[in-house]
Amino acid sequence: MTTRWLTPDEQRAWRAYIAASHLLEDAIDRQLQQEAGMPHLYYSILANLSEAPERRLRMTDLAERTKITRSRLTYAVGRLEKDGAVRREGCPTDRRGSVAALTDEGMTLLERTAPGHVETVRAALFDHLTPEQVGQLEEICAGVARNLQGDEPGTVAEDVPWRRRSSGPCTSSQPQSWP
Amino acid sequence: MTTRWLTPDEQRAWRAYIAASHLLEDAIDRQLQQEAGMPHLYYSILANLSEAPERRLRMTDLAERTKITRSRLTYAVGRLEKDGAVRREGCPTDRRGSVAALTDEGMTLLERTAPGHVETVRAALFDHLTPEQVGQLEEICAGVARNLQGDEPGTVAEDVPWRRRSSGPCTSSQPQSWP
DNA sequence: CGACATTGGTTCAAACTTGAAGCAAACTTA
DNA sequence: TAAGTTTGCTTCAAGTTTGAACCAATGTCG
Repeated sequence: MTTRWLTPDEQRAWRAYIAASHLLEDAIDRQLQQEAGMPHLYYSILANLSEAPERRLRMTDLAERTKITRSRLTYAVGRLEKDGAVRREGCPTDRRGSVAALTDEGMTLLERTAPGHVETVRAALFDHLTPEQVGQLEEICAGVARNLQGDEPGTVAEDVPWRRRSSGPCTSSQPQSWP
Repeated sequence: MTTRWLTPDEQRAWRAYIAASHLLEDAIDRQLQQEAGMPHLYYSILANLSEAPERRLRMTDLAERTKITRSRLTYAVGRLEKDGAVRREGCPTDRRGSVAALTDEGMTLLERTAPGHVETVRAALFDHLTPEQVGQLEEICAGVARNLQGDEPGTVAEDVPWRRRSSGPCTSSQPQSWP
């Protein structure tokens, strides 16, 4: 079977993508490392937790949302726990499971760090994109993600104890979801 | 100064991008690791070398093309050298410098590996993109890269010894540049 | 109930990445 | 041309990631 090589257009797009993604991740990691002492992934973990009901998430759940392996997450949460930003709790309904909970300290760290992070994301990406391009990017990426992450149906959120409706006090003018 | 948070559109695009880039890199790394025993970055290094005149590139040059740090490159080339895919040579015109040269063995590895890699890139990305989207992606990424990597003017290729015009025998129906 | 496969997480060693030093060969300039 | 700076690359330690076990708690059947 003869290989279908990339067309020149695809080739250019692919190269540009590789370059951009490397540069982007680097820029963001650097900024976050300096101002928050943690890489992008760790920030994402905090951000994801902050949005979850009760600011708690099962490990596997968290791994799925951040698109990383469970083992990578175990390490990351271990580090964040050492930093006091996250606390591990046993899951009451499944004794195998464990739940990562964002501490107040972690929430504070997130709040303190978010502005600088958004600023970087803007400067690196969105400030140079037209609204149409934002839409195009979202469309493209959503398609890729859908295609790649097996097409499991979305897990329905059950009303387990640590996942009650309540949502906590939504302080001041912060965004409801963190970049 | 009040932070300009991301708009809902931007937020969605950003999340989608993060997810897609994680999934994409994972898929490609996994495939390459299995079939070539090396991660994507290492493949890219070989690909870049294969396109260079004489299949040789100064370390810094190579680092710039692949968008990685010199220290990361040093390690990577060290590994590739151990594998026999690359050989390090001293630079005749600058005794500080060293030149990475793709060996025949490395070239063979690349040729053997490329088809599976392209196939993965296609399956993961391009097969789900319209031609317009390919163009959009390229445009967006090129913009980001341009914006991020300082705006140094392109280095002019000098005619140093190991960079003579010649281009070598271009075997068969292989692409001139590797995905 | 009692095998057996599955799921949720962690652990471990090996590989990789980071960023700060370090070293030596250019380059600059007084 | 000696002193001081920059450039090219490597080294080193600390941190992170990977993937293959591994362990314990569920689930599933017969």
